[in-house]
Amino acid sequence: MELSSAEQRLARQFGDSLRSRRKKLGYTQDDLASMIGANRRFISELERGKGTSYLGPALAAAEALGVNISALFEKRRGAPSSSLPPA
Amino acid sequence: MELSSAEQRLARQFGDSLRSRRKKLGYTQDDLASMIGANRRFISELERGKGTSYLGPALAAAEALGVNISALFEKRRGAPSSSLPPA
DNA sequence: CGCTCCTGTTACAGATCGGTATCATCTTGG
DNA sequence: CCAAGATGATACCGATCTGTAACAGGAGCG
Repeated sequence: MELSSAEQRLARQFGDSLRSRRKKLGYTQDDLASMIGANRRFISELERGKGTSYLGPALAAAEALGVNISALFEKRRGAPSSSLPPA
Repeated sequence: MELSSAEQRLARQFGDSLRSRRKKLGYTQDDLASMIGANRRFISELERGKGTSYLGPALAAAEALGVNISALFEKRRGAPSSSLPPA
């Protein structure tokens, strides 16, 4: 997969946030990994901004750290950021 | 990949939200796909809750619909939801 | 009824993922 | 200084992903 720069940026953002939140809570990568039934390698790559990590486990990791995923799409408002509507 | 039920739940949640948001904005799957340089098939599977979709493009799709990804981890507070700290 | 748009699904193909195990590096503390 | 813990990186491997192209069905409309 060739990820676009936007995708890489978002993945890095996600990873950075995940890491700082994990550290704030005092967990190691191994801790978080076993909390969601994943391997430490997965967490390591996720935190380092790998954009091709699988979505489900990534969201599970975030949720395990107390992030409310369902709140993601709640009536927050913001202008579409990437392209303009193709139509 | 064998996804846990939590991972599947989160992926479905993500997909459902993405879809309703897309429709609200009046885009087709093709529209969204081309906005982020992905294939329509990817969007279709993502919306249907495929948890093994790639993280980067998934986040890009959300962002393209106006979701503020970086806000995900902002000082929101909530108790860790899955397991207890392994230690 | 006939047409068009939107969406789900499949086959093919090469490219890549994650689990496991292992080693190197860096930091921290006694 | 040295030991222990945490993290990054790698090889191996089968399983799986995505892009592409194609077809099928449902919805809406004149």
